[in-house]
Amino acid sequence: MAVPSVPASASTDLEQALFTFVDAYNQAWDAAASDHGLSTAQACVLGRVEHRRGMGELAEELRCDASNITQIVARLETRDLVHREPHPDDRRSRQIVRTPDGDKLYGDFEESFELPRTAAANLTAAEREQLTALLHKALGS
Amino acid sequence: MAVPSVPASASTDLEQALFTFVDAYNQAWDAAASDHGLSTAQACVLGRVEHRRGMGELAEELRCDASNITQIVARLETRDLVHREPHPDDRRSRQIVRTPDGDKLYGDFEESFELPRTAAANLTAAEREQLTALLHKALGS
DNA sequence: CACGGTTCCTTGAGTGGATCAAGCACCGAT
DNA sequence: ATCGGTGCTTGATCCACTCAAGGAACCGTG
Repeated sequence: MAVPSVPASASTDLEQALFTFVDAYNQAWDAAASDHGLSTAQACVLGRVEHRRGMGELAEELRCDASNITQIVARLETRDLVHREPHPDDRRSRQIVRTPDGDKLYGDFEESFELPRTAAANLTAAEREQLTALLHKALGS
Repeated sequence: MAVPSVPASASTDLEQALFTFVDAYNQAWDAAASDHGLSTAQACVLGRVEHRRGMGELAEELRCDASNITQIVARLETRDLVHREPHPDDRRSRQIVRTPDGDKLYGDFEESFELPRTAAANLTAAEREQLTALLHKALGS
């Protein structure tokens, strides 16, 4: 599942289209992750530690409890995808970095997550700009 | 978390915008669900049983194992949001329907899932049509 | 310096979601 | 009547997520 979804009875064409797109995006992400032996959450974390990051920082970005991050990072660490090192200035804090294995795996993962690139390729340059603008406007941003 | 996500380093403006939108959508869905005491998956199933449905049908739609549906429906049933009844013609099969409580709760949930309506309201009629068309084209559909 | 409040992370317990392997009841066709 | 396939359930196992509690380190104050 791993996919939010709107009842088949979704009202307007736009709402249907939004749902369909979001569903496709989520599904593509999950598929790419599991093709590389990652859970959704693991791929998510792995993607965010390209540069050295603090755990708390991650928890905030991903809107979840710090203990959740601890756990996910621990699993990534047992597979040597990620490395936890002490913060130089603050010994409470620990920093996460991808290992070379992690870099490689994440690179492969990203490559197989084709949906955004395919979507872009299906549009002309003008349409891409238009879509970008409409999405921002839709969110009120 | 419950949110797929692209590294902060997402490449093009369009990819960023797509990600941001999907993230907002997912987040809004989860928030609406948890405001009503539902998990993402529960809201998802509850939304799909407005009319009597078979379990297998649901499993297929939601792309997950049948045993997963069994489990989720069981939890919904203990809260009297859903009711499992025998299929009239095939005694292996069971059909799920929302109870009145389930209807009410799902109605409230949907009402509080404002993102799609807000998004539509932020656009003119012409823009809504344009966005719908662009999303379809992006997915190649 | 010592204290006390705060921050950062971890641990442990508990709930749900997801998948897989087995199994039972039933259907349908031979 | 039997036998393969279907539809659902159970049990086991793993992971994500949350909450409560706690230890270690930081930082300001007196």
